[in-house]
Amino acid sequence: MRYWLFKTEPDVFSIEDLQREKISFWEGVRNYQARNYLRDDVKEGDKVLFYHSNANPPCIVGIAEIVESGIPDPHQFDPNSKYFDPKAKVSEPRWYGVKLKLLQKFKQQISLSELKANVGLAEMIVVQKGSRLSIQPVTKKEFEIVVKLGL
DNA sequence: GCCAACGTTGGC
DNA sequence: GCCAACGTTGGC
Repeated sequence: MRYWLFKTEPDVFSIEDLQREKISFWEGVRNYQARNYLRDDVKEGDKVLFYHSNANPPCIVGIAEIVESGIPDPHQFDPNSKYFDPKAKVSEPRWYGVKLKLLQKFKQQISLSELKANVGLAEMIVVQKGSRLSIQPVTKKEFEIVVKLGL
């Protein structure tokens, strides 16, 4: 089982949306590195730190679990979608997503500045300068530190 | 709203 | 294959 951090803008899709929908499809990833993780490495049962970017403050707000993995993102084939990709073929999908469910919303949301201040999280990708990757691997140790802070 | 840090595109 | 131009992300 692996651990991840997923970034989302709460204005677009928040942890409250996930809570309401029960099971949500993580759509619209259009970055190849993140795509590769979603297509090849994110698996059912993996745990996810749910991160609100472009929030004030940016923070980790809870944990989720993958319930289905490696699903071609249907929006790439929909000309009316903002995620439409004219070069994507049904026989050869370019973009992938996963389905996930909420495990727990944190009692304490953990801001980016708190993550940066934690010695045990110095290697975490999200605290690195200029890290824009929206799907990030997280180590077991990092995951456990964050969960301990959040619950 | 600014802007640094990337990622992508396309001319050559 | 190089690289300038452009677009996007996302913290501040």
